Amino acid sequence: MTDIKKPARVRFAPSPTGHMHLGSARTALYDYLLARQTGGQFILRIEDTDRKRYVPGAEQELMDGLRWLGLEWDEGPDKGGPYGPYRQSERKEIYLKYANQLIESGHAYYCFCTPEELAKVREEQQKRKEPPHYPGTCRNLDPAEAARRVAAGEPHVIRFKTPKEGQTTVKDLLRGEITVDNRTLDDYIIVKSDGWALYHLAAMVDDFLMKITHVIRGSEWLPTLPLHALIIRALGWEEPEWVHLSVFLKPSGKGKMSKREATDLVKSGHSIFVKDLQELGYTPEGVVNWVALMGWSYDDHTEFFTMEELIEKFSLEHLNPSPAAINFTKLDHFNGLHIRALPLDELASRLKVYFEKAGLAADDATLRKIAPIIQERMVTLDESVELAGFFFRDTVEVNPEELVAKGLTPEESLLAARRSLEVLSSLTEITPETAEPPMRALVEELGMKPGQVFGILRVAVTGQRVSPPLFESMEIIGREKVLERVQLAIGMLAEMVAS
RNA sequence: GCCCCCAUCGUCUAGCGGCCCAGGACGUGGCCCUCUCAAGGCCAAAACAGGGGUUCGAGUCCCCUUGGGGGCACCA
Repeated sequence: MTDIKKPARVRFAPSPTGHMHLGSARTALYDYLLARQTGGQFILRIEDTDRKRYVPGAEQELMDGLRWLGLEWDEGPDKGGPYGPYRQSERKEIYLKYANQLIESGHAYYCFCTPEELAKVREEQQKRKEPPHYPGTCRNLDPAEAARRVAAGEPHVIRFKTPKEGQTTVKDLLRGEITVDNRTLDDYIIVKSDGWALYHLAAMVDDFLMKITHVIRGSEWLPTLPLHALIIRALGWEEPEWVHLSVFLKPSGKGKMSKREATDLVKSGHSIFVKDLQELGYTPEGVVNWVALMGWSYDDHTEFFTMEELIEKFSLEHLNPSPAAINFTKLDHFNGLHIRALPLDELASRLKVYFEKAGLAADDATLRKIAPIIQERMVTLDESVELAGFFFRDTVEVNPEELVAKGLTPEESLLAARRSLEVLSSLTEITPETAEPPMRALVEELGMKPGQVFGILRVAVTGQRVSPPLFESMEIIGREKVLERVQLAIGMLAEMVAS
């Protein structure tokens, strides 16, 4: 273990093809933590060489998601940096330059096979139960002849000339050395017929030129890791440290989540998309804490982490290589924890948007008063609306039946309400301090249970069976409205008794 | 089919040869607190996939089996 770590340059390199999901969020988080911890740089690079898959708006959503999570980058497409451009679609010529270098050094070659021909070959290979692979038709074409055909404008791609003999060994930080027989590797295409480089080339070139020290990416890249190492070596460069993160499995643990499953999930109040999580009332603190612990751990008992603590304590050594099932129940737990850890002013201001979305005009002063009494009652921020929406409504809707307390008759409930009104109206101000003692005395006098009498008032004043603490709520609602609502409830009860 | 990776409670995990008849957390069950709901406190049930080695000693190292996951595109 080295105590003094060299500044790491790490990159988060998503392709703008859809919504940012948890897997990306975790990769970006680890990138960020490593960069901040070592005093290095966190770089955002957009891998958009495939124009067909480009989704407008995806890049913006990516950046919004990262910022929401608190992962601000040092270099990126929107802010530049010394190694730009940071969008691969703006680096086409750079990749071509290195592809040509590979051709000149004999590590790559032009291939004129058409997709149709290759599809046919693949089909036959499948039939013979062989692994699909490039048959090598153009591998040994005379380079001069190939160059002539290219110059003549014949459609072509560029393939990497993978050695047929020997083995390649690469070191992954979590798994140690990984060795494969080169014959199991294919002559992968590195430049398409439209002139755009593929990931295998583009990412390697960029990582080198951008001086990336650690490549943290998903384990779906493990099978092509030897290829990447071969390309880097053929270019005469040093490999970065390789860190392949395990994949996330669906909650059942049975495989990756499909697109369909991911979409359906939202209906249950959960989602694997960062954008949804935000709308569902999750906090970035909660999401970060949760996601950090899926594949990484600090010790045998610490689980609550702020971003600052993660920066301090994160270590690549404690990464776990095995796949992890997503556990949303645990996200709920962490979110609750972080909501409770929020300063009240902060909580209050974050709540506002959820009330507004529900059409409620939530003023800052009231919000600030509500915050402390609902803080420990929420799993997600949006729950504040159903819990405390009544604070912002002029009237409450009361179900008369709910005014009858459990174990009491309507007559008894009516009596309790009337006597309560007497007590409450005798006060010049209703607060927990002024109202609770006389109300408890009343409960005793009536020979009822606190839950019964307070329950009647709760429904009368809030319209809900479940609410924040009664007297605290009354104080916020204010004496006038409280008396008015209790009066209304008495009317309802009286009507019930009469009929 | 071929290649690669992984394997501790239901789930996330601690464990890097003796400190482990395996610790924490979520969830679950029970109790306490209590004006509802929460929060909080206490307690409980719950795991080293199987088989061979190596070693004085294996959850920890090696091999095999089994299981799971990922990959095999002119996607990333």
